[in-house]
Amino acid sequence: MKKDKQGCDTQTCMVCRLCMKEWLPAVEAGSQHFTYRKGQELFKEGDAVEGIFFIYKGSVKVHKHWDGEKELIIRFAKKGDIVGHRGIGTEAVYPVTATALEQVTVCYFDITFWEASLKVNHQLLYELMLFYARELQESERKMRNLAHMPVKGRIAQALLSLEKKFGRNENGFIDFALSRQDLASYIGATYETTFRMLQEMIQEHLIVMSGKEIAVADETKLLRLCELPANK
Amino acid sequence: MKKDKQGCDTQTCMVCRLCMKEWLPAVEAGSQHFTYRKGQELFKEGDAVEGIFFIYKGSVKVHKHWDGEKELIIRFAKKGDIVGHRGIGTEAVYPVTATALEQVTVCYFDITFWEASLKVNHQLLYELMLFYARELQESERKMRNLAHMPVKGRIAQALLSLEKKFGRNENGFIDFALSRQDLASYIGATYETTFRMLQEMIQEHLIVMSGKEIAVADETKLLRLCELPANK
DNA sequence: TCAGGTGTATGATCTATATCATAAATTTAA
DNA sequence: TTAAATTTATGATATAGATCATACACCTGA
Repeated sequence: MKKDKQGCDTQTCMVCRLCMKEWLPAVEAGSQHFTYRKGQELFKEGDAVEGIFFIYKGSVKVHKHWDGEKELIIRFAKKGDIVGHRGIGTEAVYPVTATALEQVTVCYFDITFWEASLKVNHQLLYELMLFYARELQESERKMRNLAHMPVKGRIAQALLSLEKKFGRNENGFIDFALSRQDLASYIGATYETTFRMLQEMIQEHLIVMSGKEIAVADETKLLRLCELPANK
Repeated sequence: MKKDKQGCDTQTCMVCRLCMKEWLPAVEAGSQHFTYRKGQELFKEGDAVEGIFFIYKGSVKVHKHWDGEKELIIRFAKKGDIVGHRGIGTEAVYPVTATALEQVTVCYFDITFWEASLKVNHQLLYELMLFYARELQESERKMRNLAHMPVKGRIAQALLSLEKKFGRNENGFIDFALSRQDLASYIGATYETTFRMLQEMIQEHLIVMSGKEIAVADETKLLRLCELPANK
């Protein structure tokens, strides 16, 4: 992690967008900027919560672990997204790890400053509450999928939501490069199973792959997979 | 559902506990009381969100469905708990169903009144935000468990957290009667598998069962199951 | 007091997915 | 520019847990 002295554009992250204009100088004073190399951790499951991060550039994965090696990716965060908010509340430690997937720049707020902001800025607090509510819905939907939807359906679901979040690049591929292993961890399956399912989905013309890149080829059929078990 | 004219004690639920005293008359005016028989739904996945519920008496299950029959119980709520807050935020429909597990009395707030309260009452909003944050942590922990923890571990986890939430009755059993089917839906497994695992756990003296009632017999070993795969 | 639903109990399969093993290809670091 | 490490690729095998089938116990209301 490298400390970065240059300030932010006070436009990208939620704090800047939502707080009253009068609060902006305080935000600038209370924030720090850091950069991380690919693979570096912004914080780790179990670390004491010291602050909250806003992604300013690049993308990170937020993940949990069990029994050493087994990983589950909770979420991918990109420019403008909050990371580290899961640490707020009951416990004083992060329940997740955040790892840079590429070169990442963040805007960081000390937890004390952050909580003070929430006390002062009602609008910010309200937006944050809504954000948590949406995250909760999303999390519970994923939980149900994990429990009942077969792997192929979960992949379909994941690809559709990744496309929605990251958009497409000029060639129509999802504008987000993730490894097969990360996709597997994201849907809660092993690399091998995920790989085989992707192959099947190519055969069935549901998706197109070119190297690391993936494109949705038949949205309707993918959506159907999200609603019904694979067979019929 | 039956409308109930008697007021609440303005003590049980979060709104009453947290709002300023000056706001209490408004709360009383804005709330309604309903009762439900066992099995009745307070609201259903897909229903338009019209209000928020606080359990005043009895317990409910909050559950999601997939492909018709397959159920996943997200959470059990008891006296004092909020239900229906998942509807707030992005979409105008409840993402879950809430069903009474026994005779239930609720304190109900119209969504308009609720949102007005949040705008006015900063402390309430702050507590609600913290509540969402805790729920999110819990949900993501359960999600990881669903992805990586074997059924037996998930049962261990579930029993420990149910014991924590509902306490023990005079005989040492978890003070909450739930059917095996509901336990199965709660941990995201089938009834049969859950049943067999419970039998094994009795053999291993991890738990004790008497009819519907379940008691934790060896907390240490149960905790171990939550940390490591079943074998070693 | 009977009947039909709901929950409990248990055995016999089946199968989706994990695990193990191995190798080529690609990326990263040195 | 080579070596090490990671990622991709694919087959063989194992297994946890689902599915199917059947029966009995026990509420609950008619």
